[in-house]
Amino acid sequence: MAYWLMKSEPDSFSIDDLQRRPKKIEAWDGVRNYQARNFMRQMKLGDQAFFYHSSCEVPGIVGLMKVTAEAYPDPTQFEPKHHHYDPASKPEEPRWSLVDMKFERKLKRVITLTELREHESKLSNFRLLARGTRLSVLPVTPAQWDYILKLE
DNA sequence: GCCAACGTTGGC
DNA sequence: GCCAACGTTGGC
Repeated sequence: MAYWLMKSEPDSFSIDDLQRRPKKIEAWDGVRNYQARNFMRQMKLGDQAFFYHSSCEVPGIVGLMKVTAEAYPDPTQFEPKHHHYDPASKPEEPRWSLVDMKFERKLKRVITLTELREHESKLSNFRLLARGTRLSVLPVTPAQWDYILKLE
Protein backbone atom coordinates (compact mmCIF):
# COMPACT_ATOMS: atom_id res chain seq x y z
CA MET A 1 0.00 0.00 0.00
CA ALA A 2 1.24 3.44 -0.90
CA TYR A 3 0.82 6.88 0.58
CA TRP A 4 0.13 10.24 -1.03
CA LEU A 5 -0.52 13.88 -0.33
CA MET A 6 -3.26 15.81 -2.12
CA LYS A 7 -3.73 19.55 -2.01
CA SER A 8 -6.91 21.53 -2.12
CA GLU A 9 -7.73 25.14 -1.48
CA PRO A 10 -10.19 25.12 1.43
CA ASP A 11 -12.05 28.06 -0.12
CA SER A 12 -13.08 25.79 -2.98
CA PHE A 13 -13.00 22.37 -1.31
CA SER A 14 -12.03 21.70 2.29
CA ILE A 15 -11.73 18.66 4.53
CA ASP A 16 -15.10 19.65 6.02
CA ASP A 17 -16.65 19.65 2.57
CA LEU A 18 -15.32 16.13 2.05
CA GLN A 19 -16.74 14.99 5.38
CA ARG A 20 -20.17 16.36 4.41
CA ARG A 21 -20.27 14.66 1.01
CA PRO A 22 -22.66 11.73 0.48
CA LYS A 23 -20.72 8.64 1.58
CA LYS A 24 -17.90 11.06 2.38
CA ILE A 25 -16.52 10.44 -1.09
CA GLU A 26 -15.36 12.98 -3.66
CA ALA A 27 -14.19 12.60 -7.25
CA TRP A 28 -10.88 14.46 -7.24
CA ASP A 29 -11.42 16.32 -10.50
CA GLY A 30 -9.65 19.30 -11.99
CA VAL A 31 -6.05 18.10 -11.88
CA ARG A 32 -4.45 19.46 -15.06
CA ASN A 33 -0.80 18.74 -14.49
CA TYR A 34 0.80 15.71 -16.08
CA GLN A 35 3.00 14.75 -13.17
CA ALA A 36 0.12 14.96 -10.73
CA ARG A 37 -2.06 12.99 -13.14
CA ASN A 38 0.56 10.29 -13.46
CA PHE A 39 0.70 9.92 -9.71
CA MET A 40 -3.08 9.53 -9.59
CA ARG A 41 -2.86 6.82 -12.21
CA GLN A 42 -0.52 4.92 -9.89
CA MET A 43 -2.92 5.03 -6.97
CA LYS A 44 -4.43 1.77 -5.81
CA LEU A 45 -7.59 0.96 -3.88
CA GLY A 46 -6.94 1.41 -0.20
CA ASP A 47 -3.95 3.71 -0.61
CA GLN A 48 -4.02 6.48 1.96
CA ALA A 49 -3.47 10.18 1.48
CA PHE A 50 -2.97 13.32 3.51
CA PHE A 51 -5.49 16.06 2.82
CA TYR A 52 -3.51 19.30 2.57
CA HIS A 53 -5.00 22.79 2.69
CA SER A 54 -3.16 25.20 0.39
CA SER A 55 -3.46 28.89 -0.45
CA CYS A 56 -5.03 29.72 2.88
CA GLU A 57 -4.24 31.31 6.20
CA VAL A 58 -2.55 28.24 7.68
CA PRO A 59 -1.37 25.85 4.99
CA GLY A 60 -0.89 22.31 6.26
CA ILE A 61 -2.07 18.74 6.60
CA VAL A 62 -5.58 18.58 8.04
CA GLY A 63 -6.77 15.00 7.62
CA LEU A 64 -6.59 11.53 6.17
CA MET A 65 -8.43 9.91 3.31
CA LYS A 66 -8.21 6.80 1.22
CA VAL A 67 -8.62 5.78 -2.40
CA THR A 68 -12.03 4.23 -3.15
CA ALA A 69 -11.83 4.27 -6.95
CA GLU A 70 -8.70 3.97 -9.04
CA ALA A 71 -8.03 6.34 -11.93
CA TYR A 72 -10.73 6.92 -14.53
CA PRO A 73 -11.36 9.76 -17.00
CA ASP A 74 -12.15 13.12 -15.43
CA PRO A 75 -15.57 14.03 -16.91
CA THR A 76 -15.03 17.76 -16.47
CA GLN A 77 -12.46 17.79 -19.28
CA PHE A 78 -15.30 17.21 -21.79
CA GLU A 79 -17.69 19.87 -20.43
CA PRO A 80 -17.28 23.06 -22.49
CA LYS A 81 -18.81 25.19 -19.75
CA HIS A 82 -16.51 23.80 -17.12
CA HIS A 83 -13.61 25.76 -15.77
CA HIS A 84 -11.35 22.77 -16.35
CA TYR A 85 -12.61 22.03 -19.86
CA ASP A 86 -9.85 20.81 -22.19
CA PRO A 87 -10.85 21.14 -25.88
CA ALA A 88 -7.79 19.14 -26.91
CA SER A 89 -8.88 16.04 -25.00
CA LYS A 90 -11.01 13.50 -26.87
CA PRO A 91 -13.38 10.99 -25.22
CA GLU A 92 -11.77 8.12 -27.12
CA GLU A 93 -8.42 9.20 -25.72
CA PRO A 94 -8.96 11.08 -22.45
CA ARG A 95 -6.06 13.18 -21.35
CA TRP A 96 -7.00 13.72 -17.70
CA SER A 97 -7.78 11.24 -14.96
CA LEU A 98 -9.10 11.40 -11.45
CA VAL A 99 -9.54 9.13 -8.45
CA ASP A 100 -12.29 8.93 -5.82
CA MET A 101 -11.17 9.78 -2.32
CA LYS A 102 -12.99 8.98 0.91
CA PHE A 103 -12.82 10.87 4.18
CA GLU A 104 -11.18 8.89 6.95
CA ARG A 105 -10.62 11.37 9.73
CA LYS A 106 -9.45 14.82 10.57
CA LEU A 107 -6.17 15.19 12.40
CA LYS A 108 -6.49 16.29 16.02
CA ARG A 109 -4.70 19.42 14.96
CA VAL A 110 -3.32 20.92 11.77
CA ILE A 111 0.25 19.95 11.03
CA THR A 112 1.33 23.17 9.41
CA LEU A 113 3.71 23.68 6.55
CA THR A 114 5.86 25.75 8.90
CA GLU A 115 6.09 22.86 11.31
CA LEU A 116 6.86 20.40 8.53
CA ARG A 117 9.73 22.60 7.44
CA GLU A 118 11.14 22.46 10.96
CA HIS A 119 11.36 18.70 10.53
CA GLU A 120 12.81 18.88 7.05
CA SER A 121 16.01 17.06 7.99
CA LYS A 122 13.97 14.07 9.19
CA LEU A 123 11.73 14.17 6.13
CA SER A 124 14.43 13.72 3.54
CA ASN A 125 13.25 14.16 -0.02
CA PHE A 126 9.71 15.01 1.01
CA ARG A 127 8.26 16.34 -2.24
CA LEU A 128 6.04 18.86 -0.52
CA LEU A 129 9.10 20.68 0.82
CA ALA A 130 11.16 20.54 -2.34
CA ARG A 131 12.05 23.97 -3.66
CA GLY A 132 9.46 25.43 -5.96
CA THR A 133 7.24 22.38 -5.95
CA ARG A 134 3.69 23.04 -7.02
CA LEU A 135 2.47 19.51 -7.45
CA SER A 136 -1.05 19.08 -6.15
CA VAL A 137 -0.67 15.29 -5.91
CA LEU A 138 2.58 13.83 -4.66
CA PRO A 139 3.92 10.61 -3.14
CA VAL A 140 4.74 10.19 0.54
CA THR A 141 7.07 7.41 1.67
CA PRO A 142 5.98 5.10 4.51
CA ALA A 143 8.74 6.57 6.67
CA GLN A 144 7.54 10.10 5.99
CA TRP A 145 3.93 9.08 6.62
CA ASP A 146 4.75 7.54 9.99
CA TYR A 147 6.98 10.40 11.05
CA ILE A 148 4.37 13.03 10.20
CA LEU A 149 1.56 11.18 11.96
CA LYS A 150 3.66 10.98 15.11
CA LEU A 151 3.74 14.76 15.16
CA GLU A 152 -0.01 14.86 15.56
C1' DG B 1 14.19 21.44 -30.77
C1' DC B 2 14.88 26.06 -28.83
C1' DC B 3 13.19 29.55 -26.10
C1' DA B 4 10.35 33.76 -25.21
C1' DA B 5 5.98 34.75 -23.66
C1' DC B 6 2.45 33.63 -21.04
C1' DG B 7 -0.30 31.21 -17.38
C1' DT B 8 -0.56 28.95 -12.88
C1' DT B 9 0.59 27.73 -8.20
C1' DG B 10 0.91 28.87 -3.70
C1' DG B 11 3.51 30.96 0.21
C1' DC B 12 3.93 35.19 2.20
C1' DG C 1 -1.82 41.46 -4.00
C1' DC C 2 2.96 40.34 -4.96
C1' DC C 3 6.12 37.53 -7.04
C1' DA C 4 9.29 33.41 -7.45
C1' DA C 5 9.30 29.19 -9.55
C1' DC C 6 7.71 26.27 -12.59
C1' DG C 7 4.82 24.31 -16.70
C1' DT C 8 2.88 24.97 -21.26
C1' DT C 9 2.39 26.97 -25.73
C1' DG C 10 3.63 28.22 -30.14
C1' DG C 11 6.58 30.74 -33.52
C1' DC C 12 10.62 29.99 -35.82
